[in-house]
Amino acid sequence: MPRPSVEAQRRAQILQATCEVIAERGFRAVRVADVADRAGTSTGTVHYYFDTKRELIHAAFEHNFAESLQRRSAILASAADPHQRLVEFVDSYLPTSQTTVTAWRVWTELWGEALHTPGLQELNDSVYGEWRRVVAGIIRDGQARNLFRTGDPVGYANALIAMIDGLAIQVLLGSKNMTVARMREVCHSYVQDLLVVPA
Amino acid sequence: MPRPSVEAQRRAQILQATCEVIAERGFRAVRVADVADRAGTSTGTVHYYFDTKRELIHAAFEHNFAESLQRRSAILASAADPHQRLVEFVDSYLPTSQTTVTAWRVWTELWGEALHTPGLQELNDSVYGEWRRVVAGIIRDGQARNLFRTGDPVGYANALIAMIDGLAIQVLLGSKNMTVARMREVCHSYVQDLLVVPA
Amino acid sequence: MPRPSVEAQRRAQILQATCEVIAERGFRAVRVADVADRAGTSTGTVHYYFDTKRELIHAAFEHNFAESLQRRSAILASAADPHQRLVEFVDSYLPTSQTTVTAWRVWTELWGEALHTPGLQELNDSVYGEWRRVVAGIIRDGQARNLFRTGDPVGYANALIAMIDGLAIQVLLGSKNMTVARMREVCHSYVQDLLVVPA
Amino acid sequence: MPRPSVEAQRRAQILQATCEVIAERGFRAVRVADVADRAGTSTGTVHYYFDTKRELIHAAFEHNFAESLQRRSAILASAADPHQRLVEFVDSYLPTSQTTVTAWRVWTELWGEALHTPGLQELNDSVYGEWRRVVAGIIRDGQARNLFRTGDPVGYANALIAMIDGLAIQVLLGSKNMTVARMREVCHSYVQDLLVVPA
DNA sequence: CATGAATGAGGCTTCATTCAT
DNA sequence: GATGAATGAAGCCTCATTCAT
Repeated sequence: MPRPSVEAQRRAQILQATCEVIAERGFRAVRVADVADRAGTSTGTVHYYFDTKRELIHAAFEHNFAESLQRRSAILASAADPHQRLVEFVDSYLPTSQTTVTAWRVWTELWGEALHTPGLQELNDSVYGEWRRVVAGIIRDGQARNLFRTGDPVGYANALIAMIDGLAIQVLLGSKNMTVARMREVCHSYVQDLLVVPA
Repeated sequence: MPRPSVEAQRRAQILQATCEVIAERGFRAVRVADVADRAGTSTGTVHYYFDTKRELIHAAFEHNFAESLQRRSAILASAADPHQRLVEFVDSYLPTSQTTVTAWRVWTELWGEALHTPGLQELNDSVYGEWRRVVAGIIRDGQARNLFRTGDPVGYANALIAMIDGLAIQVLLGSKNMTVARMREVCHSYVQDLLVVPA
Repeated sequence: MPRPSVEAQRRAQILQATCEVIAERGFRAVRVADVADRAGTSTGTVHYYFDTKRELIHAAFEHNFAESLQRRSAILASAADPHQRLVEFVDSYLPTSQTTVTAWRVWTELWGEALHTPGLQELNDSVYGEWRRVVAGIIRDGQARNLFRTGDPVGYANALIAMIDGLAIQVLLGSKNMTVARMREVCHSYVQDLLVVPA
Repeated sequence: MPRPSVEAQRRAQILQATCEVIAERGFRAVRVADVADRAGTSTGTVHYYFDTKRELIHAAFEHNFAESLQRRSAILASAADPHQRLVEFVDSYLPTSQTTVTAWRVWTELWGEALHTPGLQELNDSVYGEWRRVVAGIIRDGQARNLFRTGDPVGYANALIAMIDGLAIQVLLGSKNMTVARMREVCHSYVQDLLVVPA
């Protein structure tokens, strides 16, 4: 008797394991056997769910994004004022918790791989399109309420998102000069400067 | 009679080839044989100069940075006004020429690898320290001349550099929404906002 | 369903092949590929059972000893008189059959390797301890029955065993002056001299 | 101006280095580069004197034997009584000094290699022929003086030499049960038993 | 005579993938 | 559905040998 739920669970379990192994060992060092070990199963089973390693990795990247988005759903659906929401959005990307760090690491690994994999480039583009829409939406909302100064909301969004990515990289690499605290300061300053009357 | 210059040349030749191959095939797909082919020698020769592949890659990353810095030496030594120099600095990082694109690709590959290699983290940190110093210096200079508004110059530098990194990633990944032109706009806007009286 | 017996069989099969190849090609010339060919499998399979070549070789040496000991089990368990058993023991080491020659060759290769491998030294020591015990036991038995003359049984055992090794080397090397027949004579003479009343 | 003595010196120097490296690293681990390092020269120079590695190794084995024989010349030419000379001969083979240990190690490595190299088998055979002649001569001399009991002198020589080889192997392998002291005892006992009237 | 940079064939080892159970 | 033994292609690295200087 086929039990679809079992399959779905197994799939998620394997993808989660894959993300963890990518974050720990690094993309290039991931072996199917590692994933199997981490997921508590066998290489045979991994290949039962994913034909090739490439497919597995790709699915893991998508999984990483989906989980990431879901963790922000509360913020995105919030009714708080735009400034507050923007700050919360930024803070949710600070690599503080283990979960966030893992997600960032996976994402960083993706960039290197995506340079040579059109499929991953599309994934990246759609994800960033999503984020850009969300952030630009919040800014536009703030401008409508006369909270934020004028200027291209999409340009501001691009700047903020890029800044977060660039800073996160340095934090992830354990830079002695770029800590989570400094990352927060830099981002908050940028958001602050968007206000019509800085607090 | 040993000719030291030959050795140094050969080394540089191999490192250049390594950077090119990393940029083309991606870090994880680099084979020593590829490097040898590109450099016009044999795998034996590559290993004559670099004991292991890891050592080769690490040296290539350092080479990539050294070359990158040298290409900016003119800007850094320039006597132009701070605003002008900051714009030139930003523009020099736009992934337009083949050389710049290659350097960016190598750098992007480094991030993924550095997550798991302390030696590369140190390299990254020292390089970003250098850039931070340079940019903060320019900003401080502009503030002294009353061109730039007040505020922590290091914070501004961190924001600008991170923004460049984050935007470059998206451009390199061939994002349909983030082109070189948009990247330039976003960066220039940020620099513009630093001016006391925006042009 | 895993079949443990299959694994054990495969292991023994590979070890047997390894001993044969060592005896034929010599220790230093053994290639994992040779072993695989001889065992009728692939190099991948050899490495599935033995992580490294060193481990494989070591296990082969142990295998060689275990098999060797088992071939003497009848003699060791025999109830014949001590003189008879000692002669049989000596004769069992004459490099006459293919099996014995192979075992001797493997053992000779081990000596060279063991000079630089503590693990093999321990193996050698435990094996010779075993032989010394057995031979000394037979001699002590003979002395108790007044067949053999007095004197340190362990000393006699050491002399006899060393003599067998030294002679076997010369025979194995195809010496024109040391044939199996002469080896037998020399050993039998020594045993003869142990008798209270030489026959 | 060619200086033959320089060449001869260099040759000896390289051969000595080769023996030392064989004794230290083991035959299979010897690299031409190691020999060059030890001899304080370059691989190019080693190959200037020896066309191939095989030739180098073979010459080193011969060198090892020649040196070994020369160290015994005093004993062989001695006018002492046969018993005394036999004991001295045995003692000269006890692996006590560094020089003797090195020579034994090289010799042990030779056995393994000679199994598969006819040229080395011939070398071994001629060397053992020499030793057999010497020892048998001493024994025959002792018998003529009524010191040693009757019996085939060549047989006794073979037994003694083989015993020395077999015991030396165990000592070299660092056996806990076979020390230099025990080796001496065993050999001396055998020689003692050759006397007509044991002391 | 001597050097050591360069070569490239060859061997060990890894690991994604398959398939019989 | 799941397993893991088996495979073999592929890659890193070693090292004897050559040759221009």
